[in-house]
Amino acid sequence: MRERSSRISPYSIDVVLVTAMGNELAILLSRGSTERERWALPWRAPQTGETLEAAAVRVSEDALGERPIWTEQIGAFGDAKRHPSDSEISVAFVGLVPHETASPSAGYTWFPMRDLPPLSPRQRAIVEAATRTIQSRLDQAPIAFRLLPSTFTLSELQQVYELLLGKRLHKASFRRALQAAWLVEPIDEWRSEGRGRPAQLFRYSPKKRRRSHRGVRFDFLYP
Amino acid sequence: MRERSSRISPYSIDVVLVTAMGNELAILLSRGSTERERWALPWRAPQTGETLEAAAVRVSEDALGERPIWTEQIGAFGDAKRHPSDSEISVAFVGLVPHETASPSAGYTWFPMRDLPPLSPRQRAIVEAATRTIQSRLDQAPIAFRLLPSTFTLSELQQVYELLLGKRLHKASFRRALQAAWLVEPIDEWRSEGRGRPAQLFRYSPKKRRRSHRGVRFDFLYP
DNA sequence: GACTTTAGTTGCAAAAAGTGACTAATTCGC
DNA sequence: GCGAATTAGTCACTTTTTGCAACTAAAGTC
Repeated sequence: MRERSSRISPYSIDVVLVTAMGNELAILLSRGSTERERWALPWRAPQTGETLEAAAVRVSEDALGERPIWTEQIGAFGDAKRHPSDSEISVAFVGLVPHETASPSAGYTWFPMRDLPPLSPRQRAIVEAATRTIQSRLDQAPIAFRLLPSTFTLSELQQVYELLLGKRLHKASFRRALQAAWLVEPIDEWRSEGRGRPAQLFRYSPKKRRRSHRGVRFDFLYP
Repeated sequence: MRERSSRISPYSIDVVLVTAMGNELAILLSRGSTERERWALPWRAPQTGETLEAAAVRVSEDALGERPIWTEQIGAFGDAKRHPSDSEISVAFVGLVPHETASPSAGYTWFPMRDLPPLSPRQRAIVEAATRTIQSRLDQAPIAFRLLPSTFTLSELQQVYELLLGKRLHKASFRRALQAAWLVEPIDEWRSEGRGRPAQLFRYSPKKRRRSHRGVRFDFLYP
C-alpha cells in the first residue's frame, strides 16, 4: 500500500475497521501515498493461497497489530469510482475492534464517523455499506458484547448498541429484551462512576436457546 | 464461458437466477464445458468499463434473454474452493426472474433448489448465500410482487412469500401486515381457480408511508 | 438534610401477533 | 338439486411485546 507494486493487482482487500471511541464510532484511515487522495481505508493486495477473510485479517493486523473481534465481508466494489490503488475492484470487509487495546501503526489514525476527511468515491461507498452491514448483523450475532471488557454495566452495553445502531433505545425495553434472551448474567460487583447509584456489573454468558417461535413478524419496510 | 479465453480473467461474475417454478424455487444452471463440472452457474468475465451490476445483468441477458426484475450483489467468493473458471474469485449476484416470461438460452436449464446437481464448492456456497440474501431483502424491498403478474390474488402473493422465505405464514397475520402497510389495492375483478370461492384480484400500489415508529424491536437471535 | 444524578424496577395501556373458528362462494359427485 | 369438498376471506379472542412514565435505590454535592 505504501509501496506500489510494479504489477497492478486485479483486486484489493479494503477493510473498514470500526471502533467505539468515547461517545461515537470511529474508523481507521491511513495517510494516502498518492497525490490525489490524502486519506484512505487500509488495504492490501491479496496473496495467493489466502482466503479473502484471511487477507482482511492480515490487513487489520498490519494496521492495528491485532485482529478484529469480528469481521464480515461487505462485498465487491467496482463501478467507475476511483480508488487509491488502481485495482479494478475492491473486496471490502468490515471489522470491529475494541478501542482500548488497539494501537494504530504509524500512518494510521482514527477518524470519527461523523467527520471523515474526503475519501475516494469508492471508499466512501464502502464506509456507508459497512455501517449497514454492522447494523444488520447486530441482532444476529453478539458482536456488541465483544466491544466491551469482559464485565460491563448494562448502561454501557446499551450505549454500545445505540452507537452501532445510530439511534436511542428505551431503557426498560432494552433490558426486557436482554432478559428474555438469557444473554447476560449479573456478577457480585458494582461500579461507582462518580455521581449516581453504582451500577451492577454483568458478564456475557448465553444460557438456553430461546425458541424464536414467530411466524409472520415482518414489517414491509418498503420505500 | 463456453469458450475459454487465453488469458484467465482475475475474477468472474457469477449469477444465481432464481424463479418461482410451480410450487418451488428453481435456479438456472448451464451445462459445463469442462470435464469435472457438469453443471455450473451462469458466469462471464467482466468487461472493462462496465459496473459489476451491469455485468451481472449482461450475464442474465445472455442466459435468459431478459433482465431480472431485481438483482443484488451477494459478495465475493474466493477461498480455496474450485470454480469452473480458473479465476481466483467470483463476484456473485442473485437475480429474481418471473418464470412465465423467461426462456433459457440453449444449454441452460432450470433446476429445483431442493434437487440441485453437484456444483463446485464455491458455487454451492454462492447458491446458499443467495437464499439468505433474498430472505433478508424480502421485508426491505417489494421484490415478491414483481415475481407475479400485475394483478394477483392474495393467496398467490402469500405463496410467493412462503416460497422465498422457506416457511409457512399464517393467513390472517399475513393479510393484517399487508393491510397495515398499504401496499396493495383491490380491483373489481375476481378469479375462479377451479373449485372454491373466487379470489379477488389485487394490484401493487403502495400508498402512504407508514411511520415505523418502533424503538427497540430487536430480538437477540444469537446462537 | 435537601437536591442532583445515575441505576434499576414496576405497573399499566396500547399495539401487535398467534390461533382457530367462523362465514362466503364456488365446483364436484351423485 | 343437494350436500360435501374446497378455497377465500374475516373475526374474535388470547398472548406477547412495546412505549411510557412513575417510582425506588444509592450514590455525590452543597
